[in-house]
Amino acid sequence: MIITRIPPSPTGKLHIGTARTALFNYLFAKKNGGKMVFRSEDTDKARSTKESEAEIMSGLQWLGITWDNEGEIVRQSERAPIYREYLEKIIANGGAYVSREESKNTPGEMVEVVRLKNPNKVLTFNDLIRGDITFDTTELGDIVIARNLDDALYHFTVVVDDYLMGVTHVIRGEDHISNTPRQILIQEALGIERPIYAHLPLILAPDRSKMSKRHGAVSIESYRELGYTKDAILNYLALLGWNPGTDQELFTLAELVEKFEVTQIQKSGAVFDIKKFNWFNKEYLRRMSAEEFMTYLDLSTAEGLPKYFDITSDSFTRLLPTIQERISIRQEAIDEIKAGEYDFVFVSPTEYTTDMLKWKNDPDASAALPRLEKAAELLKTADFSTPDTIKAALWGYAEEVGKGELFSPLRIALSGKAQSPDPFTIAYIVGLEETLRRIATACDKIKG
RNA sequence: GGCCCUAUCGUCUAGUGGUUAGGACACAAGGUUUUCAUCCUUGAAGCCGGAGUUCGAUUCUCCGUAGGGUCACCA
Repeated sequence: MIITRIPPSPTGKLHIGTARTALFNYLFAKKNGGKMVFRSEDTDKARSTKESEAEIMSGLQWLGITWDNEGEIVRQSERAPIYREYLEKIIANGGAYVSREESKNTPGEMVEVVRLKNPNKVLTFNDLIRGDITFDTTELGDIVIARNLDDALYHFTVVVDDYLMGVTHVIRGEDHISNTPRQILIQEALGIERPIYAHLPLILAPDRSKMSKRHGAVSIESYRELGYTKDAILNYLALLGWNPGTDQELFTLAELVEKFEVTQIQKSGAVFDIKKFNWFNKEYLRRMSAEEFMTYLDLSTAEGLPKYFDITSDSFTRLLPTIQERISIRQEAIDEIKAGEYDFVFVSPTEYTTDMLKWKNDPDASAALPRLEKAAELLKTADFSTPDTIKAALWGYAEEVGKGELFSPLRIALSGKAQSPDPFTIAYIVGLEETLRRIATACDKIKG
């Protein structure tokens, strides 16, 4: 049985890189009928927090990346007795020794740390993604594996836990390649079987360095807050460093499990491209039903919207499809609303100039006047149930006089802007009465 | 700096000892459209460099170069 693991260090929010590593471990395990176990690597008491652990776990669950621990998850902070047992064992068999020396953390103080007895040899391990990797462990020295018998350090706990949890495949970031020989040395000293390794390429910032806070948003939570859906996140992350070998780009989690192959994992780092990420999110947004999109947008939690922007109104509900086809992420909708893009829904436009109402050879917009009046006439008996039925009511007349001749001034009259959704959509959103009122206002404007 | 990893359009990538080196995002142009957005079409854009092997290298080897990772009593 294949067992992979996701062992985050609970020292912050769920990092995008951690999420991707978890995803790959999940995909590999599920694809092969195996399991993935979760382990909280909280041996650093100074930096680890319970809040962070909870956030990481809930973030992973939100994404749909689940683990298969029997019962509680494993916390290294609760396993000191186990590590002590193995420390005693490794010391007893000569693989490590207690060294009395000056503390590095508190200079001046003498402490007894446990150091691995380095056999100083050339060691080769196989990586599923990169092939054989060779190191000379001499340069590592006798690494410290525990501060004392009750305080084991990372390399030691990882080896012991992976062994005890039955981990068969260690799939982690490329930044762990150099840790691997140390851990193998510990395994050998303990007489533990070596797991199979696979080191994933790193997610890079646009400057090609390792993604970090200074590059902006790095937590899954921050992307979630901006309105990236879990489907888009999963999909984009999977394709950063992996490909299906086909032209398919859109995948559900289940499809990813089905198509996943380690052999298709890239060797080199992948730059995180927010533009492509946005494209994925937009694809998922446009696939939502009206109800799903309304739930997704949920502007009731958005701050700073203009007071007249009534999200409980019917007109707002009618506006939703227009927003849905335009945005990539929820935050864009909020920003656009704040910028007044959709003010026409609630505010009768009055600020526009007569000049804007004219179309081509119509110096003073006088030609627009009869057209608007005729449009108002037609609209009075139009079917307002959809933008299309409104369009149908005006179409014949528009073709007669020229579409631009009618629709351009009409759109300005309804939106007050040079750029806006089409007049049928606006008329549908604001309703017959308000539509006629706005046309009348425009006519008055032309008359002076 | 030592050690390790990596190298196809700007980005994510497919691919082959002989291909018009393919797709996607982004970008540009044109079309549809009253405008914006959408949509459709088209275009520009790439095999890091040098040797070697070979009839022939983007592909194989070596050397450079570049980028990245890592060098804790953190994980």
